[in-house]
Amino acid sequence: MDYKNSLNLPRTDFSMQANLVQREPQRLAQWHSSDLYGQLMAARAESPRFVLHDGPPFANGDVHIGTALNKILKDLILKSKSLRGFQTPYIPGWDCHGLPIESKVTQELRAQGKSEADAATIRTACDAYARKYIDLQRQQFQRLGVLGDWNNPYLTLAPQYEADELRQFADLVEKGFVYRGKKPVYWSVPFRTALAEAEVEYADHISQSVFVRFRLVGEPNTYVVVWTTTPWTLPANLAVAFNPKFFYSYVFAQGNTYLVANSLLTSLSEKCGWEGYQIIRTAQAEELASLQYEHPFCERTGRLFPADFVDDSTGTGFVHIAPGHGMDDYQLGLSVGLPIYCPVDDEGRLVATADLPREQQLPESLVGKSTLAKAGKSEANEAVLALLTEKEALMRREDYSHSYPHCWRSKSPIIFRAVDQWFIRVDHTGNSPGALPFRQQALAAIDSVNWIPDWGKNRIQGAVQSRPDWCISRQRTWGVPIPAFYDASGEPILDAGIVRKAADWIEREGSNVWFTTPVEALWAGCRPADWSGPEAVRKSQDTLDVWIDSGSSSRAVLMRRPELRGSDGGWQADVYLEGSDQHRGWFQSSLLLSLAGNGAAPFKTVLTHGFMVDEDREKISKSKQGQGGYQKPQTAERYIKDYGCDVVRLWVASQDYRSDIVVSEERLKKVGETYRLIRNTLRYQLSNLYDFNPATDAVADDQLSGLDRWILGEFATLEAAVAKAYDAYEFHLVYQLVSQFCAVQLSAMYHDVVKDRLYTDPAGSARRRSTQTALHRILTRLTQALAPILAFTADEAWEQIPGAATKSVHLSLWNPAAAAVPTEPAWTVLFSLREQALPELEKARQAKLIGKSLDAVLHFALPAVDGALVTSHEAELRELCNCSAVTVTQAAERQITVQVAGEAGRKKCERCWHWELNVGDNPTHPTLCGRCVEAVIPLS
RNA sequence: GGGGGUGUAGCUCAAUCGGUCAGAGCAGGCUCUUUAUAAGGGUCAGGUUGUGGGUUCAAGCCCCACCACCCCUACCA
Repeated sequence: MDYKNSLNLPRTDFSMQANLVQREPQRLAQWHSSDLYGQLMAARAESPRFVLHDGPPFANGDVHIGTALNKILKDLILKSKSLRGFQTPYIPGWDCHGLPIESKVTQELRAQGKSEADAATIRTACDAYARKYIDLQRQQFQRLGVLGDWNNPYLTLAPQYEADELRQFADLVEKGFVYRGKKPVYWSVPFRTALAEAEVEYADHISQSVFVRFRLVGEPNTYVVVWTTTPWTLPANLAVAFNPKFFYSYVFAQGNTYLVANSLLTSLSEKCGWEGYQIIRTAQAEELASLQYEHPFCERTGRLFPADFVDDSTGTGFVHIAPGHGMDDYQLGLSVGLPIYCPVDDEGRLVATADLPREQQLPESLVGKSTLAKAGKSEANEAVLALLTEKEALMRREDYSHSYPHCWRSKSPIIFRAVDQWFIRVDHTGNSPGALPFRQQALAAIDSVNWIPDWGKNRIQGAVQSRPDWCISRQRTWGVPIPAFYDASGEPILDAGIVRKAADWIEREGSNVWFTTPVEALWAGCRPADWSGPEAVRKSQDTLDVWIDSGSSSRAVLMRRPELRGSDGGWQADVYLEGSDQHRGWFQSSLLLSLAGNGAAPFKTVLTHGFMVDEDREKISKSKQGQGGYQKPQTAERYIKDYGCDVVRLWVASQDYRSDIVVSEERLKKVGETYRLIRNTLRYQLSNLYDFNPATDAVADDQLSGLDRWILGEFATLEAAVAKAYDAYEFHLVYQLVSQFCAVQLSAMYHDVVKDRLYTDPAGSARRRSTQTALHRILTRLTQALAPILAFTADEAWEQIPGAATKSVHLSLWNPAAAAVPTEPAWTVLFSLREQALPELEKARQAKLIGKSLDAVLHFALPAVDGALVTSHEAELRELCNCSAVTVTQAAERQITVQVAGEAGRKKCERCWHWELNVGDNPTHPTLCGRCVEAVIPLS
């Protein structure tokens, strides 16, 4: 007779093979058609809300694996909060404006021969371009299993968003935050336009460098010597900087006295041919700071200022300062109150400006000279050099080769040039008297926010503390227009009322209306009824910095969408979660704008994650693509195609995202192994519940067998730890805890031990039902604990769990155990005995005495303390050791001996493989043990 | 150049206030099983906690210097 059919062998439709790549899209389609997100929102309609506000990715290109990590982390938080009973609305967003799209589109238009396209044409094309990639990325994000309101994302190009952004801007204008100032920008002379950083390329360039002497005021024949590679900026010279940490000396050479840094004296004397120079005396920093000099060819004097950016690698230790022509110069100029003087016009020609009295400015011979370098020379340089020679100020000129910024389109060297810009005043004291300066308010707000990791607070405070005023205008086309005008005298008109009117208009017709409508009509539409200021004759062509776009999302999204309002009516988000680069980016722009416009920080907690690095722990770079580096592109799609989304999600969960995150084939493969471990664990449990109906078969808690009570206690301990890890957003701990539990407590212990009862006990027996009750409870809750991470697999398993309360695991509520359950003392002893017995069994196995442990009988000689606890648990001890029988006797100390079961007069039962004394007692079933006979009789 | 972060077995993570904590899982070697079988069990091996100093009765943990990598920022007059 074939007794195999009488066993309760496992069965399930939950396959061992995951086939994630094929199966996940089917489940996605199912979620989509049943509107799982909508169901979830409805099911939690009365629940407290947990709002995670999405930071908008840039709408360009495929979703990068790093972007996928960010979205998956967000989804882990949302799904875990939802399981715990929160309503978790999620409105994804996209950042749509900005240079990368504009330049891409401009290139495309040029390729089509439309190089002279007007602003509206470019913007329409940019809009289409952004929307194309939003659609693409939306697909790719959804493929990640991220649930959200994908049909109603927020887009920074949406008219309503732009309008809200401008209303926020209007508030800032009204409160006096916004002012007009000058700032040096990269300027392309051939294109007559400001360049963004990304449009600048560095290339080797030979400059005409010069050593120039400035005569000191009140000190005959005494000069300070400066060095510059841009002689054409000398007309803009307003100061000289020195480093207070250096030592300087007065040096007598060739009949004059020169002030020079000691460390550069040797090289300078060689260049200038100073034979037998003499050091007269050293000069102290205080003395230097008191000096004045005469400009070599302009009728003005300048002062010397200390500055720590001055280095002594080249030059003279004194730096020529032109605040209108360099960032360092500009900062120094601002801090000591120099005008931001830039005597260069849009065409790159030297001109006089209104910043200084005309008589102090450049001589007539320089006016109109072009700074544009052709074949290494420029008119302006030549004219300045001639003038320096004439004034006997030029000490030496030499070619100097260095890396210099060039315009990426014209390939010509750019110039640094101060132009008018709009700024937000960070130290604004505001209209409310007695209020702290805005920077202080921001620092206080930062202090009240929960930053994870905690060093995030430090970092953003440092950023806010040291940041200069915020330059918010850009000379770009693809952005939100700054609704400013200019009057007949060229003075700007920026007014909150005007901005609000423009916002209303833009909300109706989109921001292209600003570019397509003639200034007269615009002015007529935006001019407030009670306007008494100057009349506009020209409109602003500037756009807002894109950080104003995304930074306005608290106004345009959090305050705008009712579904994101907190249970208490508040609009602040519970969590923002982005890469740590956003401390200077979105976190800061959001904070500053929300604080200035809405009066509070937009977030309660800010989480940050690190960056993606490759197996060498180096950043994933495009240059490594192909050429012996990465074989495949680093897009999310490529990893999803190779491993399936749940493996990628598990990978995200597996690492401590607070520092760098390693992405490599090896790592993914390892995580794939863990995935299979977990999947097989779930599969084992499901396959042993095929005949279990929790409603009718479940065993009451006090009727559960000791082993089952033990594993439920272990599981409660796990559950408490997992819940704590989720609450702390420490998903890598969830990964470690769950995978180790599956491997150690379940696979190696409980599942292995319990096979015997599940397979061989009568199907409806109390002991088998007890174990099924435990398995069912563990399976249900383990599946829930995994659901945030293995979004697809957990849902697949959930469908197969008998009596599952909801259709999808994501709709279910998880009430994890609150605390760890201590193990009963007897079981502690039983496990320590098992731990000692297993190596003994292994010895017997190595000696070829036994194969499996069921082939053995174990004899335990135990001290009284152990014995007392074990005596009533001999059956459990036998199960734990998976042997055929145990004996327990008294002894002074523990001793465990292994006996081959056959030698103990036992025979192997054909059905359960135990070696028993009563095999063959029943003549009908001569190869079975007594227990199996009992199990078989009702079947026959 | 400046600011922030990270560095513990091949991999991913632990180690409460400095005090039997150098630990787990996986991977790897050996092996058993064929009643989870493209599964499962047992068992063995592995680290001078990035390097070099210092403080302390005691340091993976605190201090200093250095190295590597990551993020931000600035600059090359």
